[in-house]
Amino acid sequence: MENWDNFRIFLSVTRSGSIRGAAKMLGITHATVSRRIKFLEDTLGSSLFERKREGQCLTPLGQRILPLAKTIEGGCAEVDRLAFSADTGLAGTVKLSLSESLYSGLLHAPIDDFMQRYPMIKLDIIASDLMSNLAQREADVVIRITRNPPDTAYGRKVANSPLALYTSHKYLANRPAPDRWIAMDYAPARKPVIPAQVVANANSPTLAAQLIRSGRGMGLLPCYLGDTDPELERVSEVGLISDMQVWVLTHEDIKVNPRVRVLMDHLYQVFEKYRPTLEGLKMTASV
Amino acid sequence: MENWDNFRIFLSVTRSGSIRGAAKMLGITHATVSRRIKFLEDTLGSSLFERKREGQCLTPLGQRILPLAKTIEGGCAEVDRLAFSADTGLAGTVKLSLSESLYSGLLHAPIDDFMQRYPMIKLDIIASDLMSNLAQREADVVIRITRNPPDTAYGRKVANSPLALYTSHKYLANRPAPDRWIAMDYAPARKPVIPAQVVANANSPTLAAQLIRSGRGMGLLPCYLGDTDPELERVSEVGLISDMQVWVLTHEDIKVNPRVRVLMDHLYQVFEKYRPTLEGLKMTASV
DNA sequence: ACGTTTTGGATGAAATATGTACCATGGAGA
DNA sequence: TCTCCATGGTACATATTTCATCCAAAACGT
Repeated sequence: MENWDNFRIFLSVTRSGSIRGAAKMLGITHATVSRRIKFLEDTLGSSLFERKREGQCLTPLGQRILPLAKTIEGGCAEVDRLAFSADTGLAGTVKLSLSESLYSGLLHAPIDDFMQRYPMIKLDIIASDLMSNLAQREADVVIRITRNPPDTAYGRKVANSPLALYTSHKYLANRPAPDRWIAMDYAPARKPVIPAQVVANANSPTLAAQLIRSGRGMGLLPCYLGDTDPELERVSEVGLISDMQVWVLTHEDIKVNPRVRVLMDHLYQVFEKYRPTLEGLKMTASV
Repeated sequence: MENWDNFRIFLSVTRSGSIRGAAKMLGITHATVSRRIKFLEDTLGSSLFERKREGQCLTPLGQRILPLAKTIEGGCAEVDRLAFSADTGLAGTVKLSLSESLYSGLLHAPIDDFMQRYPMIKLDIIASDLMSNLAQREADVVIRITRNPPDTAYGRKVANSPLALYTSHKYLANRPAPDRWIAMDYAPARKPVIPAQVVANANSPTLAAQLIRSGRGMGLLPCYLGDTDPELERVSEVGLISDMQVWVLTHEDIKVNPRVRVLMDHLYQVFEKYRPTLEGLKMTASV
């Protein structure tokens, strides 16, 4: 084999479905991607993609190669993790992934605190609702709000994250009948839990919170968002609705890295302290 | 991971034990190998080798990475084989590996014949006593003379290759007592089978044949070598000694390739015809 | 102890890979 | 039908990598 690195490009093309898309993912130009794929095809002696209207389509050979390329990728990723775990210094970088809403709603201050406590650790904060891929080391530590606790990763459940019904003071001052309902469809679609007319659908909790804040209606929000927002008010007509769990996770391979260790320990302590807030037991924000 | 191709260089260094050795294996300069290894070490954040007197020595991290690099290599090799098997054209290249002695002693003519019959197939002939690595596609088809028939590869045993006792006309004309013995130590060490004094040790059958040919003594040779050499004469004092088997082999993945097919079929026929010679049943050479 | 050989590192020159244009094509939407 | 946008291919200028060397250090054989 001529150049193993071309499998990286190959995988990007299969995932993005286009040369240009792969180039964007990889941070290089489409000309390079095109040449590299052509080079790979030349050394293999057969083409791997067919240029179709709906994008780059794998040939039969390409399909047979795909799982092998993923194996190769997996090997490279594991090397990455091993090297990271072998890096025993406290100085360096850790990548933390968490949802934007959790960061702005609750964890902004504790994370600031961590950065002050460990100034030699550079914290890369990745605000992403999509779960970052721990295996590929897109993130070293993730705070995941989920219903399905993962069994492959290493870490623990740090809290429940129930929903409650919220609205704004403005809305309550002039409450219409029937109620206006702000739905969240990013989670499994939720219907109003009280008689109400759906007026909006938000695909993220922060967006839903903003809609509710502006007085457009009421809706279910995670308690950590609703309770920490001074403009929102919990509506007592419905109680807490058990929904998600909060997990702090890392990859088995890198759990021994000291930076991962201190970050996770810090997060465990943080969630110990904030668990009442997350679980909706403490109505006042403790920012 | 920055550049997956560096694992290829990494593996070469582990195998050759030195930067320069790896460079020679890879056909590039040692400066490049040095820079690539340094680059890999930089991206991983830890060193992989230690410069020791006995060469490049793997660090603990390097040792942990080694099996992963081999996994990656295995994936690349399998891609290679898949692509080769998907290459359904009769025109192209096939790599055939066989021992130098078998080629010059017996198979020179039949292989010429094959090249004439299939002029569109380019035959890469690799004369090597070391078994070429089928998995890595160092060879597509190998003729292996062995005692341990492999079970992973695809192919069949085409003949036995017994030993017999040979000497030269010259030697017989003035036969000393006790006899002079030319030993072959490339195989499991062989002692004289008749009372004789060991005068030489050859580490290859062709070398042993040359020594015997020059009248320095007598010794055991594969029949395909002894019987086809007009200057040698079989000594009837001992009969045939069962020794090796001849196998024609390819990799499971590429057995469907048409060029591999026709080459193997051709070789099967060739050995069908030459089996008496190989097995020492036909005293006159049939070159 | 000496020269010889092999090792790995450093540095201008050459070769290769990449980026930046530009182009033609083909849908999607007006 | 038209434009508009995105796609992939190609040519040339630019960056980067690799090569050919020279160098110092260490190991080996004499």
